[in-house]
Amino acid sequence: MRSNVAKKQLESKTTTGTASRPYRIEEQVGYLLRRAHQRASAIFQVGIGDPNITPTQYSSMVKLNEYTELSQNLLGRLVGMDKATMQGVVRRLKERGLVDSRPDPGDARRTLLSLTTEGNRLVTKLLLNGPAVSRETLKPLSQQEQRQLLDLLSRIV
Amino acid sequence: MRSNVAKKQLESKTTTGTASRPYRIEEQVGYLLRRAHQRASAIFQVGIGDPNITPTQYSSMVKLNEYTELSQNLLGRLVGMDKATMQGVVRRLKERGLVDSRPDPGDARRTLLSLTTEGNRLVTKLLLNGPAVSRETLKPLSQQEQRQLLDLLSRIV
DNA sequence: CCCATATCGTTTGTGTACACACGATGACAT
DNA sequence: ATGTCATCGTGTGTACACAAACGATATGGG
Repeated sequence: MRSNVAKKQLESKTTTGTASRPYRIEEQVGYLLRRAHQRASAIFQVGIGDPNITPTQYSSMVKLNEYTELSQNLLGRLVGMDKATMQGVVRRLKERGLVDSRPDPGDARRTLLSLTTEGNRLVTKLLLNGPAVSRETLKPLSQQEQRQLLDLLSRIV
Repeated sequence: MRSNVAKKQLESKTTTGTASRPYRIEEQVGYLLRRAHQRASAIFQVGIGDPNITPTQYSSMVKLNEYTELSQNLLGRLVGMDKATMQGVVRRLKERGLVDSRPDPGDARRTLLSLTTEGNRLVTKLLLNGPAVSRETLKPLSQQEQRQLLDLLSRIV
C-alpha cells in the first residue's frame, strides 16, 4: 500500500503527453549498465587468456603499447580512470613486472610509464583474444544492433 | 614497431568478408560499458537526493519496497548482486537503520529483510528523483534512441 | 623574483564486486 | 533414519572506483 503512493507520484508526464510507464528498477539505464558491465567483465575474465589480468589493467597495457611511454596521469585520462584508481592499477602492474616507471626528466612531478619486455609480450598475446571477448559479449545482438549499441554507448559516455 | 605486429594479426576477418576495423580499446563494448556505468553512477550520486545512498543500496531498497519482505539471497538475485556483495550492502543499510532483519521462521538458513519506517520514508523520497536521474543519463539521445539503448542493454544482460 | 594557482602523484576511507572456503541447515533418495 | 547434495549466510582476500586531503613541483602574473 505504502509503495503505491510512491509509484503514483512517479507517474508524472515527461515532456510529451504520453502516459509514462511505471518506474521499474530493471528498466533504468543505470541498473542496466551495471548488469551489462558485470556480464562483460565476466566474459572478459574467462576469455582474455590470463585470469590475473583485469579489464582496467588490460586497457592500460593496450594504451601503453600504443604510445610507448605515458605519464601516469595522462594514461589515466586516456583510459578513463581516476588518479587514485590508476595508482593501484599501476602499482599492481609494476609488482608483476609488466610495467616500468621512471621520473620525467622534464617535469619532476610526473612519472613516465612504459611496458616491460614481458608486459609487451603479454599484451601482444592478450590482444589476440580481445576481439573474441567483444564478439562474445555482443553475441545476443545482430550485426546492425551491435553497431547501434556501440554508437549509443559512445554517445552517452 | 612491435605493436604493429599485434595489430596486424588482429586484422583477421570476422564472419563476413568485410575487412574488420583496427582494434581500438575505445570501441570495445566492455570499455564503453565501464565508462557509461561510471557516468551513470556520477549522475545518480548528485541527482538521487541523498549523497550517502549508492545505486546498489537504492535498488535494494526499491525492491524491498516492492516486496515488503525478502530473504537476503533472493533480494541479491533480484538486483543482480553476488551474495558476498549483498552481505556488505545489507550490513550498511542495517547500520543506518534503513533495513531490518529477522530469521525466517520456516527456514533457519534464511534471513528475512524489510525496510524500517525510516527506510520506507527515504525510498519514497528518492523514488521521486529516480526518473530524473535516468532522464539526465539518457539526455544525449533522442527518445527513440533511448528506447533502443534500453532494449539492446536488456538483451545483453 | 615572488606569489597565487594549477598539476601530479600519494594516501586514506568508503563502497561495490567477485572468488573461494566455511559451517549450518534443508531436501531428497535410498 | 541416514547419508548425499544443495542452499544460505558469513568471512577473507583481491581489485576497481572515487572523494578528500596532502606535499612537491610547475607556471604565469605582477
